[in-house]
Amino acid sequence: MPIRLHDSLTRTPRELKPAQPDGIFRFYNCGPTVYAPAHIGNFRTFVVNDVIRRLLELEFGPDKVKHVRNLTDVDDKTIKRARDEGRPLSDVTKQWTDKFHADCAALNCLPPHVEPAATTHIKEQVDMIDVLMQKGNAYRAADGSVYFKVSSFGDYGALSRVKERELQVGSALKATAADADEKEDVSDFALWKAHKPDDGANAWDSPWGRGRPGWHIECSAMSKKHLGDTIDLHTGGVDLLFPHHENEIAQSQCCNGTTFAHHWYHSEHLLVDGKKMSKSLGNMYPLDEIVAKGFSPMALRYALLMGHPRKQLSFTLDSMHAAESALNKIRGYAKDLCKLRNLTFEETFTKSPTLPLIPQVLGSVLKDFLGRISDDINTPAAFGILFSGIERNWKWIGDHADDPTSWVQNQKEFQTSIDELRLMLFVLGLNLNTPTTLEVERPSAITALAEKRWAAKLAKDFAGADALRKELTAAGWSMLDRKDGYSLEPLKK
RNA sequence: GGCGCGGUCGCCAAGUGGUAAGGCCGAGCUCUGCAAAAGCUCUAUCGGCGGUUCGAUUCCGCCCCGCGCCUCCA
Repeated sequence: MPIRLHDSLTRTPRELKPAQPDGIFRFYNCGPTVYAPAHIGNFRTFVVNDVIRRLLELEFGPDKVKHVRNLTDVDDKTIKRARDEGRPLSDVTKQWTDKFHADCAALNCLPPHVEPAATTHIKEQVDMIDVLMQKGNAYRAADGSVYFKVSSFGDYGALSRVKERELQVGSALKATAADADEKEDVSDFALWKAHKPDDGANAWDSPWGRGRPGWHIECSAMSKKHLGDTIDLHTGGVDLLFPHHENEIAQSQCCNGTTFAHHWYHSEHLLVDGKKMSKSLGNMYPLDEIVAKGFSPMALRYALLMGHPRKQLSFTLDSMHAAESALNKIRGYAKDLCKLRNLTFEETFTKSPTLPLIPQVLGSVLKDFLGRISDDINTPAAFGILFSGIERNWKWIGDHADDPTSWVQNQKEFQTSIDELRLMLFVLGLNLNTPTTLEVERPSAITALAEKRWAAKLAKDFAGADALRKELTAAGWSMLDRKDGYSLEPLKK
């Protein structure tokens, strides 16, 4: 099913397809700056991009998609962090790169095929700057920094529709006045930053003296190296649209003399308490904080996909509760299907399906689902289809509970439902068979209380049992009875 | 000031020129020592005012409110 995706440049939905004759779809996604844990807003973008990646694999084949996502491991923030903590830059970036990888894995994001880092692509960046200098698109300032000359690129501003930055912003630009002193024009941006004392040991040699690359050039250089001069899709969060992506276009097209990206896609922000996350508001949640409140990473993934990726999404703890419950509903359905087919849930849903597995004959639910999600990644609409399908099938199952003969007759249909569900979950990247709660150490006192209550219950001392359950609740634990035993879990906050 | 997005049930959130998916929560029912879990059932006329139309939540205009970008930022 063709994938249509909104293109930020033409501001219209366009079909995705590989432009090169080799049929490889070239996909570049701006990655994180590794100086601190990524927050859930960052992960919204990465999760959405992961869904795009999965859809691309489904459409073109797993070996026909090349997904590159960079790591920004040298910039003001990473350097400051290293300086503040008195350790080498690479130490800091290694720590947070590892953390980022662990979080992505917990969120079931497929790793990109290439994950280039800025510091290991200095030469590529210098080479590009060199070409820009030769072509007259860049100039060296008195302090040794090199700037891109925005006025040399006539198409500048096509993406953001900002004809050159508005000069009347006043306050905002005054803040960077010190930097602007060296530039010929406030709109110009740094390609190479001359070494400053604050940079410490983090400097590389270049034809223009020691220094470090500017932020924008890294993506242009790494994209060129790993995907070539022209790529099929370039993505990132909306805040990168200007100036980052605008600058990338300017650098790459001036350097390479050809179209940089055929398609641009930007996902919107996650809002917490109605506002964008920021340090000053103190509403930047890393994954760990969500997990510490008792929620599963998979529920976070679900919550991040609850809204249309190109619309701001309000995030609250309520949405985590909703996500956890919704996920549970899907899980219950999956388990019922497995029972009907006499399969074990763990084996059937443990792994994401291996592509290609798309059934030749699509069921109507899967067809509708793929139709919605392939139409500009409409995840909320896709969830709607998914749940409507579940409800229909579940009702059928309920209506035929007393009719085992019908089960035997419908084995094929059950299997289709399982296959459909597995494929939908693959696209969404939802793995049902992950821990639903945090692995918390259970204090022995709590275990003792629970055992005591269970004994009281078996002895039909219901008053005593109820009192003991109240004690457990007060201690922050939830004890639920089943026929053959009980479950004991920490309450979610 | 420039550019852009949005206001749909208590919360989150799709969608359509002909009277509104889904999830969560809530209520009722079934089940059940209780509670829970689970399943079933039920719950909206789409920010305001005009206009176009046989008919608008969906198109146009104005207004009100909210958010984002323009500075490092997913």
